[in-house]
Amino acid sequence: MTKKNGRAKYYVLMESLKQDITDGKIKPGDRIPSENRLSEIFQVSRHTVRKALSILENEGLLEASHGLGTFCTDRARNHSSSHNIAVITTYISDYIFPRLIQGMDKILTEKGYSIILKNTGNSQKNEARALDDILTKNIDGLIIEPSKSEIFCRHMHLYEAMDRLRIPYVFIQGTYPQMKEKPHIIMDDVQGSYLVTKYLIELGHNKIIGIFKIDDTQGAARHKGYIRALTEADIPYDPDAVITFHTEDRDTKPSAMIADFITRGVAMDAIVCYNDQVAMDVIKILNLKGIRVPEDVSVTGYDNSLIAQNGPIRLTTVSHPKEYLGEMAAELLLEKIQGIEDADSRVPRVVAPELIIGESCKKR
Amino acid sequence: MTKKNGRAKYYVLMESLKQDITDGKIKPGDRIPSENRLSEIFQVSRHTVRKALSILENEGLLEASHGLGTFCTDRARNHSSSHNIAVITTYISDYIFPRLIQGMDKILTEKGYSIILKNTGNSQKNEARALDDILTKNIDGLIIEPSKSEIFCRHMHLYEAMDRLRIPYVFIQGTYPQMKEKPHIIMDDVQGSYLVTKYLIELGHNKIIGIFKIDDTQGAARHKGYIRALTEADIPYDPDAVITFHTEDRDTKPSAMIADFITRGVAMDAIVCYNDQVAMDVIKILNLKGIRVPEDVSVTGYDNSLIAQNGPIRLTTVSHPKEYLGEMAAELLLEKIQGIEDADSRVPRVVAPELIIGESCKKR
DNA sequence: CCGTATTTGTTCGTATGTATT
DNA sequence: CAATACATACGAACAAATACG
Repeated sequence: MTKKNGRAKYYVLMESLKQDITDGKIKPGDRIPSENRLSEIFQVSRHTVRKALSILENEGLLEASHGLGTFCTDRARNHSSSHNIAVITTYISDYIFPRLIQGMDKILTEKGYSIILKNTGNSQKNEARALDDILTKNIDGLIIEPSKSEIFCRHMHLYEAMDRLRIPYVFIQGTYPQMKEKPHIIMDDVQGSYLVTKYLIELGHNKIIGIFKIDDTQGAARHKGYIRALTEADIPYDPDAVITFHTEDRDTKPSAMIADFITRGVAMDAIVCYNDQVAMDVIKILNLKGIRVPEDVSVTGYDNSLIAQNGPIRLTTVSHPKEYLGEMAAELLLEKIQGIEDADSRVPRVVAPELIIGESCKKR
Repeated sequence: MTKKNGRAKYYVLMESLKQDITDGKIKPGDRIPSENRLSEIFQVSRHTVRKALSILENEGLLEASHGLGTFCTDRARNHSSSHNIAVITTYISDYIFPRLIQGMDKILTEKGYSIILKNTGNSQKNEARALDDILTKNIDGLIIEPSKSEIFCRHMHLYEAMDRLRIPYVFIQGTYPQMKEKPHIIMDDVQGSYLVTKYLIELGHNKIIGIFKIDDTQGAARHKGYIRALTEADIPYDPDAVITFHTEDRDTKPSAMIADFITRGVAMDAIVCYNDQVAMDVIKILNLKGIRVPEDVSVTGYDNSLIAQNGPIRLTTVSHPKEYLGEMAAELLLEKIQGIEDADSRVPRVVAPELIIGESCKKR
């Protein structure tokens, strides 16, 4: 359409307007003279003016509004925005992720964005694969829950590629050791774990077993909160009283170790668990061994999941903001897309946890 | 530039040409009739023809050569696969959807596809919005769980647009009344409901209340299965013993109606519920009124959800294939993308349900 | 190479419709 | 309601590129 014929009247007019825009004589948001006015100024027909304007409109430099006039666009921003946001989580169907995604979806849909969903099964290899794939697509931003976030990230080059392409990204639930300064939304897991542990101490417990995941940020933080509460209460921290596990043995090791503790006669009057799922597994094995919860041993969970509320025993647990966390991550990413600096950000980065008291703990 | 005004002559002409291109009537490389010829055929001025052509030229579907004519570009057919699949569900975080999506994701990721996720909150208006949005994106296919599938679909034009663009789609969980012949993956809900109802009859119950959702395919099918089992056992079907509800009152009406039945002294020895969620609500209100489950009344659920297995009472319910259903939908869609005809399809379309016996029913 | 027919490209004039202020 | 601005539409003319006899 845009032919070389530089002598054409519409072409001259088009070039003249384009020059004014690039020179800044016409600034984004400015209204340009009306079609009739331009046809007077340039001594051409209105049709010729329209032809020139239609080219600039197609190039995205101008925008005509019926009844209002023709305006210079703000194309410096949102240049060819795809309105796609990638979301990479560790799991899809695990108990808190659906609601996390729902929170993001709520905000993003409102603003006209679509979500491209990926999950890694908490494997860094799959995360790298997902990032690789996403880099070939046209996306405006990324929300990512890192896989095994406490392990050194072995695909930094992919994040660097994102930086080079100016694609903003926001971490949720945790960040890699190398990337602690990157924008992220987390809950205060140290505080949450501190709260449950302190609660157990106040109930009179002092032989408190801890079970923590060690390959993600949350596990490390929850471990830290547990230690803080013990230390504060002058209960010596005993590493042998703590069971640690990885993603791979999460379904077997906690139960097996507790069973082992019981046969070895390790003293325990309470167990602080990494999350509700582990807590339920622990309660199951305790019951199997003839130990009652909460009469013989108190058990706490974390995340306030569906299981915590609707299971056979209502768990004492820690609130997880779920939707809210997702919403905040989406809001923060939108800020980044709009180019708002961290200094001017209005999105909170850390959510405070809350103790939720159920029926799985009892005074000693 | 491309305005919505569908009545404009240039717009009609433009759409007509576009359709001929997507339908293959005009193939890449073909010369389309000259401007003068088109203005004769469509009885519009040459100026109007040029306006229509300029849009298609801008979209890259046509290319005009001075003195030669206007040609259909290669790029028109060359629908470079985006490897994006849109998935539209009614909900994201409800109990079965995460696993449905997980099933799809498993198959699609394997084949190098990404999922663009949308949810409608079971509103047709939101579904139309989602489809509208998706049509602007470059997708290879769509898996959709229709919103209020038993209600007449008010946005057929969007599905027709999908057909025109040759984007294959597969329904899951249900289909609209007008689209029963379109490819869809469902479970045999008539059979499932028949199984639970028959089970209750075999336990000696004959005053069996039914609670069904009436705005989706599943609800209608489950209602049908309930009636079939009663009829087969020569128990007269009593419409007054059936409670129906819509999406909007799903959290209130079932409980309220059961409470009303109790105060009115309606005879009941068993309740067949639309799904596990309703069953749990019903059990809650029964307990509140001092009626024990299963001692006084038997209650059945449907879907075999987390709640059914981990709740205070293990529900007697009907299996829901969840992941498997999602996997089949993905497989079927991939077949469609590869252009495999229904006759040669290897993907089963209907999944058989299975009765899962819990502790919420008792012999009379 | 010329001439002619065909086709797209440029330009003007004019009229009417519709959205916004 | 009137004025303004963009949107649609028709008709007409000439220019420039191309194909072909």
